Amino acid sequence: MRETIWTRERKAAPARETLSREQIVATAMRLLDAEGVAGLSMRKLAAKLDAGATSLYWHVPTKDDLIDLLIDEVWGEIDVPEPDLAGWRSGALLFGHSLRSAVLRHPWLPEVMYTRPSVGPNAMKLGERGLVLFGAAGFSDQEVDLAMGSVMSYVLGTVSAEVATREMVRKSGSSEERWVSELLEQAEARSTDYPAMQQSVRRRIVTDLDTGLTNNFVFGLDALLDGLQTRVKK
Amino acid sequence: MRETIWTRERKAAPARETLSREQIVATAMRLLDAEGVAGLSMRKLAAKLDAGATSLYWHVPTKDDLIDLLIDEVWGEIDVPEPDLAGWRSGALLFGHSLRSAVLRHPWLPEVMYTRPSVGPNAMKLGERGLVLFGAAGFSDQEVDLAMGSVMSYVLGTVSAEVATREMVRKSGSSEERWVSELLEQAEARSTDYPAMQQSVRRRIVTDLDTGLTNNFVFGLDALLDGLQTRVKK
DNA sequence: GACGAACTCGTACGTTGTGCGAGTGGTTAG
DNA sequence: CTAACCACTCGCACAACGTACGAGTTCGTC
Repeated sequence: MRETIWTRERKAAPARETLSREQIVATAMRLLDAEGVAGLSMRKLAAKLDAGATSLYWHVPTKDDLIDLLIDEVWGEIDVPEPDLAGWRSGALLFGHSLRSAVLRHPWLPEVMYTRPSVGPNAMKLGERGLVLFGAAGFSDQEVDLAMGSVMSYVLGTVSAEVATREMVRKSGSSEERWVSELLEQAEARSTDYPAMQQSVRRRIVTDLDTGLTNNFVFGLDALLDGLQTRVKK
Repeated sequence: MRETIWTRERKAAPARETLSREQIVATAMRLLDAEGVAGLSMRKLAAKLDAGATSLYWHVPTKDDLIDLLIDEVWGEIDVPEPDLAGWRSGALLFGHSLRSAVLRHPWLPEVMYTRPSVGPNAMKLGERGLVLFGAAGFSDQEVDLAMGSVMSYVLGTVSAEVATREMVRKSGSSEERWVSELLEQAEARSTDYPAMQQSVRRRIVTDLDTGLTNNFVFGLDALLDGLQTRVKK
């Protein structure tokens, strides 16, 4: 009888049970998301994989390189719509929101992304699709770059600040409302000389943190897109 | 919420020739500007002050607190014009440029600023003056916060990315043109599948790095301010 | 059974932030 | 003049880190 897939025993793939770069990256991602940059060490990561610390170095050259892989992984999670499926304006909005929520899912990103260039495959794909989207909007050749860069910078800048405050809340251990009210209290005590600041802090508390931050994000993104709209060539 | 370094009061008078917090901050600033975050260690800093490493800890509780002081020092360097001296639009432009150049002077800032809240005295002053400036523009009460936040986020986001590429050039050791052309070469090799990226990279080289980055910054800031302009209540 | 490739990992080195406690010089009270 | 006290300095030590090194183990292939 002829041998079938089922009778043939597996041989090619697994030599023995072994670490893999994918596995390392995935585990590191979980660790990083949960504990932040300070919580990721090669020893801890190895322990989570039931491996010796230095075993990782066979699969990944250095810790920095590992972080590069993780960053590119995040870029891979971001949607950039095709230009024909939506107008550029709503496409850009969608892109912005997708970028924001990816960073919120991986709040360690701002801490590391500004120290290295992003040239991984997912970063390239993201850039390509973004340029296509903005290109279809009718920007002039040079302005495609500028427009897309502005949007990315705005989004990353805003969400970086957003993540910073969210992490403060998380690390404080206390509840969100409690933290906000303590912030207010401290700011009021400190800022008697700064009436505008004081009002601002007070104003910020009428809604909960999450919708406040979202409004913040949307307001500026809308304004920026309005400004960009006037720059498309007719 | 954790107590920050500004809420704790300082002890009293010095007696003999002694280290001082100001001196430590100033020296740390120079070290950080010159060598970046990785180049600042308590031991190196102490050595520059001809002191023992642990002596610093009498003047500054932890390294993180020291960095908080340094960040606030940077906020203190930023100009925010009075609203009556210029229209809000040119005032906001001036503010944006001042913020940008401060970060360019202290390129380590993006690496650390997103990991902590800014509540030092200079941050407060900066916020206050900013709110006054934007308030005079005629934004509604809630939108003052939003508008100023958008501008800050855009500027910080843009300049953070800018600093990242500038630092890449600096650390590469080679000349600027050489670095740019190497980047191009690498990108072309890598991005045959990504025609829009490739064009974009090619386009970016027609001017030198510095004016390219400046144009980049100005373009987005102008667009954002245009968008905000339409939101001031009449 | 021998060989080489593909991995694993214990040990070790240098560097980091910082707690601890002993020391030192200056001012002040008795 | 001595003693107490404060403001300050600093050597030592520890735990944690990234990672170089080289010896060890498990394979598939002759």
